Amino acid sequence: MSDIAKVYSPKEVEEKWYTHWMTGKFFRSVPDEREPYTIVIPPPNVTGVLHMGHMLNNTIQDVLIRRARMAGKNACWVPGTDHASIATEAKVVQMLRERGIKKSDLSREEFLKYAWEWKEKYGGIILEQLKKLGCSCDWDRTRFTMEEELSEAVIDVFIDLYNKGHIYRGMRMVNWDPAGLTAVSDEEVIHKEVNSKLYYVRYKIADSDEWITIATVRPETILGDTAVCVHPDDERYAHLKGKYCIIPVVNRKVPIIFDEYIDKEFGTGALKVTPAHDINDYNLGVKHHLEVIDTLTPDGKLSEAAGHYVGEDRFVVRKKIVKDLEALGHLVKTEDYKNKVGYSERTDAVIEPRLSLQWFVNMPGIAKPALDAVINGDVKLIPDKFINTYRYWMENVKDWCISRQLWWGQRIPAWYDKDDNFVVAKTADEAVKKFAEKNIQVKTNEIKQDEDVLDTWFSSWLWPISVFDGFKDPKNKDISYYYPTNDLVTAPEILFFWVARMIIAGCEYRNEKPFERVYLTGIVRDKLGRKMSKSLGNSPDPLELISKFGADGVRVGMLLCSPAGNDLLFDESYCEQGRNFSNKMWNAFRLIKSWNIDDKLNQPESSAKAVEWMNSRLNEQLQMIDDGYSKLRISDLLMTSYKLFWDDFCAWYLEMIKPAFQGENTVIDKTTYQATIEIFEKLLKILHPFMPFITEELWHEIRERKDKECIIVAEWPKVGNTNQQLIDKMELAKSIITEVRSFRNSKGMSPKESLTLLYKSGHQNTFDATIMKLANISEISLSETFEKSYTFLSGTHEYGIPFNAGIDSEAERQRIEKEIAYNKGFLESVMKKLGNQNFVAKAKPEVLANEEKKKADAEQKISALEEQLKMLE
RNA sequence: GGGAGCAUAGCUCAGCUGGUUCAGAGCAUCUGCCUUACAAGCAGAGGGUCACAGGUUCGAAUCCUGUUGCUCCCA
Repeated sequence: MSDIAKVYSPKEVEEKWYTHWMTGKFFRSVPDEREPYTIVIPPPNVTGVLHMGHMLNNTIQDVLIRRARMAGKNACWVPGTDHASIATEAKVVQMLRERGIKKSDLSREEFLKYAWEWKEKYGGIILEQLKKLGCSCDWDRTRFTMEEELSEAVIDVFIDLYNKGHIYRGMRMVNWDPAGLTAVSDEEVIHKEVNSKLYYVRYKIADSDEWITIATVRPETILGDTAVCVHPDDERYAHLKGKYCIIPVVNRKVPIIFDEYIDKEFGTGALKVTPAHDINDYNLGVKHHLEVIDTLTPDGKLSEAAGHYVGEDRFVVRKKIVKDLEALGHLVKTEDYKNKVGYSERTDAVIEPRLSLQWFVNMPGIAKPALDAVINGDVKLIPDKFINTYRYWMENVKDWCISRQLWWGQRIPAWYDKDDNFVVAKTADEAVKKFAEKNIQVKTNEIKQDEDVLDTWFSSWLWPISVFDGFKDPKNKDISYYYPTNDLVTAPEILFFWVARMIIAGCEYRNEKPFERVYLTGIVRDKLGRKMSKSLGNSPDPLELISKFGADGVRVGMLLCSPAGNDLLFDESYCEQGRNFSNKMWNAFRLIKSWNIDDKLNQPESSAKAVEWMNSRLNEQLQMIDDGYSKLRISDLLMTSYKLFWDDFCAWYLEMIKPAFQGENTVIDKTTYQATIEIFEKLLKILHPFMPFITEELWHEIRERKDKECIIVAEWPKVGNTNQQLIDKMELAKSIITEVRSFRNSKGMSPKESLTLLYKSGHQNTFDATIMKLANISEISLSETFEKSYTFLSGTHEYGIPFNAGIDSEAERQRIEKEIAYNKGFLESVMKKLGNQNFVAKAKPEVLANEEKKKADAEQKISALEEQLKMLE
């Protein structure tokens, strides 16, 4: 035994087996006659590095894929990354800056060359990290949303939706990211509550000595005001009908308008109207034909149109203008105020509502089938509490702004002539033809393509179809075989960003859902419940965790604390528990490996019983585990597997069959040894999806195998027969063993000191050998009375341990009396039920019978205990 | 402001259509053990008015109503 290390060290094992699986093409899937089981990875951002969310998410996917592969399915897990327009552009700009190059000095083509260079160099990091975690993706299928085929799909879909009338171009108020210099969709805006100030500013009424006071949190937009609005029923302002007021600083004369949109209670009941910089003001502007003055530049500075503070940042101007207003006598007062401000999901810049010309998808026009798919259960959301959220969003879905003022992404296939007429076409040549159809004669060099690219999610929503080339070739072998996929594992945060849109795309382009089930994981938080984030620095480095606890340990750790749909409060101690479990497995193996088979030995009856019991127990638990998979109760079934191995197999079974130690010469009979190996192998299989590395290692250590005979492709165990009676008998035996051990413990006796066990009647002797071995009992015998004994009940049966060293009879009396009192109390509650005519009349027969049994048991126990009490006298 | 969810042991959670001795698991804690597989371990033990207040019922952690606290989503 000395040649096997006492402690399991995962590092070499993990590298060895991952390489072996890769070279042996064990992750590879090609269509065949088997049933497919398919997962497409939620493509991580190409600029990303592995964080705890990925760890959780991908561990779950790998567990499902590995289990399916073993269960005989053709398991296919498609990996890849998305091109993340904004994030990648930021990275590339940074890289250029380090080389002393400005983006503005580059042409689009030059910039894209650098972008690809960056992607080739750094873009694959996260996928390499997934390998460290043990992910069994079919790497030959790795896709990237910007690669040629996938880009073509995006362009084709754009053109198709445009032709169907689902895509349009329009001037709208959009969410402008002044840091990213692009529009973003509603879903990419995060609203946060912030402490602001509410400024009360008075405007002079034109041709009068009167003032009107408005309240605003954004005084810097005053320069763009083109009206002041009050409620038509507001008596305070009724006399101002038809009047004008003067905007301070700029001294612009603007009308006072009346609209029921106004909340009389808010502020002063008078609202400054800035149509260029607020969506509600914009709507008012449209209704009342107000002038629109855009006082901001794309990067959030004051524009020429503002006339003042030109070129200064909006937040700097906010402070300055307040001072200036005060100096001019316009500032009435300032109040503290809490409001919600939108931030860019990508750059964290404060979003600026901005009027601009963008491309949109008319979502209500195409969302209906996708809503139905979830409502009627064709696509299942797990946990199902998300159905409501999904329904609400889909029923109120808004148009999707898909154009981005960036270069890294699929360029919008729209072409413009010099008069801003446009057509949508794949190439310039086709565009020319389309223009011709509109009776506009142009040459290819007279038109230019839209400068903008499409939202990254406009690529990702096609992912389950495009990874199988389902657009290019809708009837190809792969898409026909793998689509619809089975499970999607993702975070609830992107239910709308991504999941809902994928279902829409699936319904639109395949007339079929993209996946059967969506498993929504929780958000990984720290111990204090805070979301893990870079800025808080509260996220452990996943790779460090892996090197500390082993990939298997970390996987177990992640899953131990991850109930479906609930957030998980991560703590390293869970990984420690996972590592400890690996070590437990390792040592169980060491024990088995230390035995020598002796062909001449007969199997002891006790070992035969132990094997039968363990197999029963295994089958019983395996059934629960299979059930757990069907319901995606991952955390639960991990715990079931964990206890099956640690408690049943190690703590009980191995102790039951363990031969007496004889150094190098410890021997065991062949029958028991082989049975044990088989059980061990089954347990390894059950644990493989969670702990792929150590199980593969032990699988090969425990028995000689050929290169291809790996546990990763071993057959998932089938549920066999369970001998329930035997399990029940073992439970009784266990309780006796525990009682004896506890007795020894309380008396401070050494486990080495053997004892005699007496019983009166009804004792089950099936596991006597086990009781003798594990409780160190030298003799189990029938006895009429228990004199000078410690007594206890197992079930309703009485046992005694002769104990000559002097029983503390007073303590014993108290213990037994306490037990009698408990049982009497219990009996009383049962009798109360049985005495209740309502209960007897209304309760179900089996419930009634049960109460009768409880009564009989309690009575029997009480009489046994009372007899024991007498023995003490 | 609108909607959803959660509240069970020190921590993280399980408890399906009310009814077994139903109040559970893992971790942590405490006590005793270096018992030749494993101290990353073994044996044993303690620990909860199931958030609070009502109600329905023969019977409620479980169903209903309200209160409080927390979380998330949407505007």
